[in-house]
Amino acid sequence: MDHHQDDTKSYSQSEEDLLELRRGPWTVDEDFTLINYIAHHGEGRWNSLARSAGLKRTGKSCRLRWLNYLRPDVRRGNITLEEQLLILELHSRWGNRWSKIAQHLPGRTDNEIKNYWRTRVQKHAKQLKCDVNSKQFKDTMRYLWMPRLVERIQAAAAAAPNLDVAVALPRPENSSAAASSESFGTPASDLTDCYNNQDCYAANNNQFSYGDQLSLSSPSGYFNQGLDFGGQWAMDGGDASDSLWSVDDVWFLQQQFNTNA
DNA sequence: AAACATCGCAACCGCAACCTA
DNA sequence: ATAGGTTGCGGTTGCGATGTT
Repeated sequence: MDHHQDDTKSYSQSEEDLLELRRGPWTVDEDFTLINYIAHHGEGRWNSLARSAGLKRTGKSCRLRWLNYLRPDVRRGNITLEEQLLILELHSRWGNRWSKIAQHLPGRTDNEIKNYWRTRVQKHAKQLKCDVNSKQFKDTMRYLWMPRLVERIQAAAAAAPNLDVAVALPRPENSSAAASSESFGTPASDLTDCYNNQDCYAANNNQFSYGDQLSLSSPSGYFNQGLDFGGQWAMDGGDASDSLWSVDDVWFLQQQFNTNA
């Protein structure tokens, strides 16, 4: 991390008012100014950058705009099935460590992942009338939602065998390559390196299956018979999460509840 | 058509960790 | 050692878009 403070200064609220610092949505002109300045001078030293570039914004605002929106390698839009699976897996492991999770989804920002979790996952918890942190909901995610995602990814791969469909799964935490972009879009021939995580999944020749723990206990095989996904789970990357839920989830939750009661 | 409700996301805020003079 | 500043993180909010009544 390159910290500099030779030309930095923070502003009090009154100073901000005096300088008429802008807040709220960025304009096209502001975006252009920021992109142009960073192209010539690089990023970092955000407070001085904001002033040097002539932007009436806080350094913090500039940094956020750049990292979450303007950066050329930022990926925006539909979260793919593979990304959803990865988010669920990593969140089950690390909780709300959005930045850490984002490191494993190249181009995705912590903000986007956080928003995905809040708008999609928590919404489903609400619909199922259970707490997102409850054991029941976590079990439902692990034994229903995630297996379904895997199956849908498999199906998508089978439907479009010419496309390389790779599920990027996390390596053990101490892996030095954990955050590298190589874990996405990896050619099928080079997949095995992504699947050596014993507590997670196993894969051979582009086939996915849960590890022992999950494959032995997952009830998804029962549920998935006759499930209708409405043909909307190809590679369109649409709101794939919504169709993962059905009356079976309620049934599963009830079983969980009865078991734990 | 209009009023109201809900959703999704960009941006903000407070705080803690970190850096350096 | 520490004070003053920056950066990064997670939680929260505001608002336009969209859906519903």
